[in-house]
Amino acid sequence: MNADKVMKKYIPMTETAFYILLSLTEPRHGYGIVKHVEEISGTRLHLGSGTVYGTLTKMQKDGVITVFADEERKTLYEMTDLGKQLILAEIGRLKELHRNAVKYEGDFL
Amino acid sequence: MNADKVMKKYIPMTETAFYILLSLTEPRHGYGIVKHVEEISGTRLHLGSGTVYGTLTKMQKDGVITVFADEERKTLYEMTDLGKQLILAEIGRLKELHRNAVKYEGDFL
DNA sequence: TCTAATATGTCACGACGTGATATAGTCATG
DNA sequence: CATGACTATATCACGTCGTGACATATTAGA
Repeated sequence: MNADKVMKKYIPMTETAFYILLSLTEPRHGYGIVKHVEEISGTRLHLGSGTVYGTLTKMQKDGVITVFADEERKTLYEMTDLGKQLILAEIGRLKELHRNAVKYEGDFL
Repeated sequence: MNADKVMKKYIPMTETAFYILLSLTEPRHGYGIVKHVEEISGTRLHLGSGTVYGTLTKMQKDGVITVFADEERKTLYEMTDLGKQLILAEIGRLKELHRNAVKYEGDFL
């Protein structure tokens, strides 16, 4: 899948997909991602198995991530260059949301 | 609908729902929201009519917004106290995402 | 008069996250 | 050695959501 199509398909992405990608700063496997997301979200988020493995399979097909190593009972994934491009674009969108959130926050207090 | 259920149902919310709520710092009607969202998103976002009117109807049913005035060809909405509570909670979630985005951003450059 | 903008509404479609269910290996405790 | 907790992956049906197309009507300007 080409870069433009990937961007259109994945942006905006859900917080689930975002945290999965954000976990791949280093190679990780599905279950490791679940634990890592729990950690960086302050236990607020727990990803269901369907969510994690479904998303990983989809992202691999689209060239966002790739298999880093296939150990006997673990499949380690890492990000592709396209994946890095994608998450940087998503971070840009989040910054816009954050900017507007802070700007209008006072109106709701 | 009680506060707990509303929070569970609406958080996390999509950027579309977020910008619709954020537009109701003052009473607005559907079409006015579309224009306002285009403005604060730097024309990045354009909401389809199905999205806006569908979301407004749903939010009204759940007590997140209420009809402020029903002019002949415009229906103006405003936020309820529950709606304000909701968007403040969502802003809190966005701040967490933003914090993590900035924290890990460097790893993808 | 014709076109663009304003304004609302409905519907089918595809995509997504979720939780249940299933399977299986590992490891410590009693 | 058995039992339960944790690690690890996979699939499936379900409900929800945003979207864009289509429809309709009013108003303002060229």
